[in-house]
Amino acid sequence: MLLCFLLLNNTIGFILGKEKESKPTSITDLAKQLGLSVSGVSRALNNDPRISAATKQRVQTLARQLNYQPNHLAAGLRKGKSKLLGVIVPYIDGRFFAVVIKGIELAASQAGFNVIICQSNEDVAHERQNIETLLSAQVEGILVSLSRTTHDFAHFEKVQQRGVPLVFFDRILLGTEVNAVLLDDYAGGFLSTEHLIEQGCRRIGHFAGPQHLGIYKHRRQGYLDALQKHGLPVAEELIVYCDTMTVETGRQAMQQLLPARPDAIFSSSDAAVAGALQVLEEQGSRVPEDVALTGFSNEMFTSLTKPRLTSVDQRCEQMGEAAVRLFLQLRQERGNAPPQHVVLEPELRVRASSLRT
Amino acid sequence: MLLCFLLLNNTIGFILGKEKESKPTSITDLAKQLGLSVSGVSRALNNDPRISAATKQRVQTLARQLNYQPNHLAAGLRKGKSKLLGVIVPYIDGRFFAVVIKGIELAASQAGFNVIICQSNEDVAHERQNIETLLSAQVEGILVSLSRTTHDFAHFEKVQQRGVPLVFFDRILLGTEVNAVLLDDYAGGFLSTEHLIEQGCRRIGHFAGPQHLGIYKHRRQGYLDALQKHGLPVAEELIVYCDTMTVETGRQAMQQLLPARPDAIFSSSDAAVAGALQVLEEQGSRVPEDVALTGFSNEMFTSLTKPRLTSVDQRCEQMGEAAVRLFLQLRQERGNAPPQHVVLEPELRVRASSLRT
DNA sequence: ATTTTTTGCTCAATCGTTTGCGCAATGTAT
DNA sequence: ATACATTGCGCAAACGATTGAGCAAAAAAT
Repeated sequence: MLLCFLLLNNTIGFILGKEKESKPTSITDLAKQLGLSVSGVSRALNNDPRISAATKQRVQTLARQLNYQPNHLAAGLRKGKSKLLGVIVPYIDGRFFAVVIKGIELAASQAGFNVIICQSNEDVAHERQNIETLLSAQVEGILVSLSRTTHDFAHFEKVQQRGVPLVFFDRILLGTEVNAVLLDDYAGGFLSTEHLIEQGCRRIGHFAGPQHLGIYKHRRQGYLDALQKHGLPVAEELIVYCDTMTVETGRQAMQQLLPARPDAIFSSSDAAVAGALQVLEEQGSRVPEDVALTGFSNEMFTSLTKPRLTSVDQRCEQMGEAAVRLFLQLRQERGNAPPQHVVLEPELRVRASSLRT
Repeated sequence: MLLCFLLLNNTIGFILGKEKESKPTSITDLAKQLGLSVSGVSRALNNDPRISAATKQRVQTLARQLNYQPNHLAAGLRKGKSKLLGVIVPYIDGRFFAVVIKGIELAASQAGFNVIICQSNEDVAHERQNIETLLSAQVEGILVSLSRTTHDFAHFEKVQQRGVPLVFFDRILLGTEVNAVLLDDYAGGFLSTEHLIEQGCRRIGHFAGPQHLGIYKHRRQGYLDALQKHGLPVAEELIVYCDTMTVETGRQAMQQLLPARPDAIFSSSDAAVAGALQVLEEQGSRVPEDVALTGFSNEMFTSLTKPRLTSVDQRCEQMGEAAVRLFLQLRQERGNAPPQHVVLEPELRVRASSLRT
């Protein structure tokens, strides 16, 4: 008995030794060992009604024993379905995109999809390259948030010609009819500004982002409309346009705004408002008593500054989920049905930086 | 001539119409239109020396015209190389892993690899599932940072049996011989503690993380050795062991430590030290005069608190790159060569929270 | 002019799965 | 006992690319 075991062991060792890399067990191996045909095994594994329950049992048992893993490449090739989902983001660090991707990965894996991540690094050339890569990888859909330098749509048309569902999220090109998941940035700007007005602020400044991106344009419009609704004048000297929105540009914007003597600032970005906070502090101004502040994105650090920063939560994780859901829906519809927008409502998180009462 | 064109056009339109989904052009299509064999086209595209320059030209021109994209699934199946790289992280939001992934994606895409991201959500069951998924997707390698609940190694052995290179980063199981990229956490703890001693602190507390994870164990050891080197006693009442490291647990840990009257704290986490800062402030203690603080990870918000937090930078992006490099190297070596560790040196970023001079 | 070499390409098998069609064997109705 | 479904499975052709072996024609050597 012991001898037998040793021999067996030896044989296995020999086989493994010969094949060197111990090829993973394929459906063919199962078929041979069970005396079945490959197709029978395939059907058994896919729970085809034409296969008897007994056989299914046998197959599944052996599959587990031999540690069989289906080869997605082969199945994908045959079925024309790779079960891969491509995602393109400008960058992956930074809370917003990271959390959106978290949401995407969660929803996608529940639907049996794997997620391939690409970064455009805010560069349209990279973005084009990403598209090629993803198409070559035979992804079944592409979820993309545009790079800041993307002004034309050409590279996305290839995607649509291929019949690959395309879903944009957060960043979208104005004037294009596409499927997209968006935050109601207008509402975010409006809510935020109205809140400041309710706190008694009258000279409310605004840090605006690049206006060819819908998100920044809409935030600004929400700001303007809130002012108007409450009968406050719009003063262009109270608006600073920033190219990028970092702590540093926030500092600069605040410096630039000081002479106009604002009593509040609604910033399109948390990083920028954090910069403003630093400048105000160095200046000896009190927040929120002299200047109230609100930001956008509800970054983690908004709870860690002093005072804590009021901000607009963007529902990042829901955005990821929603994008995946929209993709799954488009896949069903096979390209008929007009483009649609899913709009998520933002939530104002009020903290000390804007509370005067 | 014009008629001919129209007819041709019509025919194409008809074909496309019939096939409904306008199948992407394959290598076979190219072959047919050029009157070549499939293999010839394949070799031309792969720049095989046996094909004449003239033919290569013809092929490549038509390929561009028809917007041909090679099918990675098919090529992968045949060659046994998917050009896919799997990554498993506990979670993707949070600066550290996000930046590491940025590094991974950068390095991987330069080597022609696509990256598939999975999250274990700090759950070993998920982690096992992730492994299955990635193996099914035929990834050529797996980069993984362990979930906090992973205590055994069984699911990774399958990976190695398959001959799939496995590289761990940052989080590693103690007492296992594996390939890994690590931060020198010991040095981080040592540097940080020594810095506090140099600032004149004598009763230095420590927020320690789960000790079965190497990173936290090593940070603690660095802390202990620095104390010893400078002749300071080790007081167990100055060490708080935390299960998770969040702002909230940091608050609790600080509360717990107050009676011991520390004059400094070296925290294994930035989030936790931010919590400590809040408690101290509420307490009326001054930072750094009464209690100096240092954290770990150099999170973005460390520059935004008041005072700004001293922290240890983990070289996240380099870690991602290094992990990919190690994977590429292992792939060459085909499994011979003993497991190796790549160790990155941390850098102490000194800020106001620990500067008494 | 014949043999040898080189050049440039084709043939056919292969990777692991899926799937339309067909064909026995068994069970049911007549 | 014959005809007709039904059940359970096998055969073989795909999917799109790669690759070793082979083969004809042109070029070079003898």
